[in-house]
Amino acid sequence: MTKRPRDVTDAELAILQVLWSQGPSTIRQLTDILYPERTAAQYATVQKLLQRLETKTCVKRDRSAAVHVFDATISRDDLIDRKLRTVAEKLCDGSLTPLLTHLVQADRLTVEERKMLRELVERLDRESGHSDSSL
Amino acid sequence: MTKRPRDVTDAELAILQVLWSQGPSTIRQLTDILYPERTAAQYATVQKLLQRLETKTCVKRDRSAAVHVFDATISRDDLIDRKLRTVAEKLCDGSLTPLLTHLVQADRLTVEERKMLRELVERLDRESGHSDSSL
DNA sequence: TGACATATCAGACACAATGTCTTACTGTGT
DNA sequence: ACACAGTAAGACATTGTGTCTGATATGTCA
Repeated sequence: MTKRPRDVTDAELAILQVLWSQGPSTIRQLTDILYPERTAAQYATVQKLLQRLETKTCVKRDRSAAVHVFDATISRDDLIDRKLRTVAEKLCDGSLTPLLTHLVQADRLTVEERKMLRELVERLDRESGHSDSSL
Repeated sequence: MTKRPRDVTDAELAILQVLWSQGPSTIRQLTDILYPERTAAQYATVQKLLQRLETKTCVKRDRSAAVHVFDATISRDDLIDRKLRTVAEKLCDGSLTPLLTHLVQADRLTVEERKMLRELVERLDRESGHSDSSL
């Protein structure tokens, strides 16, 4: 299946951030935003980053037109999920629960956050029985 | 410019795992556990990793005796915290809350995990009035 | 004391990832 | 046919990572 989805690097993430906020874009558009100097070299840099993102299946490329249009195939939430699972894998024997407890304790939760958390838990309890969900 | 505390690598993490479970150890002891073949080269590898961990201030070295004794200065929980904050920094504008909601929603919570979470929340609710003991 | 085992220390090494850039090729419009 | 804006392929320097080699110090014991 998918081979170890190599981690998204910083420069690649910058591309994704733009795609997430702007939607499908051309290399030109991305370059204009990320490297306003707009040199040919920078254009090529964006191109290379997109190419790598493509092989990582983090973006898809629409080749139907002469000018290709790129879009993210992975959402910010997907990436968060991947990162969290990586941390869990390395430090918590693969379980996400320790991360959860850590956050609940470490993140000085405000009253609202705690309320939100409780509502979430209650909703989960009500839905208990399904293991479908999310995304 | 404070050098960003470079991330702990996989091989370094393996060292930390042993230190966490065994407590203060010598290079020899660590090598015996991590590389049972026990070659001189492997001894040196552990030594190098410890040296790097030392510059990252993740372990401290007791040089008082002829044979140095190493111990972790960072706990597993500290590392988890660092990793989570890194993710939050890059993907959530620095806030840990989105990670929390993600974990709660991202399904995959088993019945026990959900139960544990509920208890955690209830405990937080109970404590919310008086002292704010986070730890 | 000298021999020896075992320490530490400094640094070489191959390999891969990353970010950047150069060059060459392709297709479209006038 | 030409210029132009795009794609494509890959060179490049730098750094990180894991491993290993060699030199040197030190403690133990006959």
